[in-house]
Amino acid sequence: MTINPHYARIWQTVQLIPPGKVACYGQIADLAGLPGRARLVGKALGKVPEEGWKNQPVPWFRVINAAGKISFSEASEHFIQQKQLLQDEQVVVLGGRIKLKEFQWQPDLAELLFQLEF
DNA sequence: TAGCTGACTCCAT
DNA sequence: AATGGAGCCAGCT
Repeated sequence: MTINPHYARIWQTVQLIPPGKVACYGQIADLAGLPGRARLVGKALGKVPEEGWKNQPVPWFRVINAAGKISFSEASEHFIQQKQLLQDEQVVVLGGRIKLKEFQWQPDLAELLFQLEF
């Protein structure tokens, strides 16, 4: 199966989210140059290679929805895992919710563009 | 090719 | 804050 070039672009963008911060699907889509494709980001994260991408891990767990919540149902294993990984890096998760005002990644655009060139 | 589906968003209530 | 509905778009069958 061929890798959708959009997926690679999305993974690469997600790798720029610093530890302790989160971004939402739509935000990643925008930064990756794919405005309006938040759902594609979800698809791409579901296909992150086990071994990471370009020898770097893809921190899929730092991506949540625009409501500031984890997008899995609270009962699921995925939810438990994502919550745990976030809390491991000091992100406060209460009832699946994260305070975007406090934890949302706000990248410097110039720096971001520079990094994505490579 | 046509539908279906969803790790989404926005807006009204 | 929670819920429901419409809009959205591309991957997948």
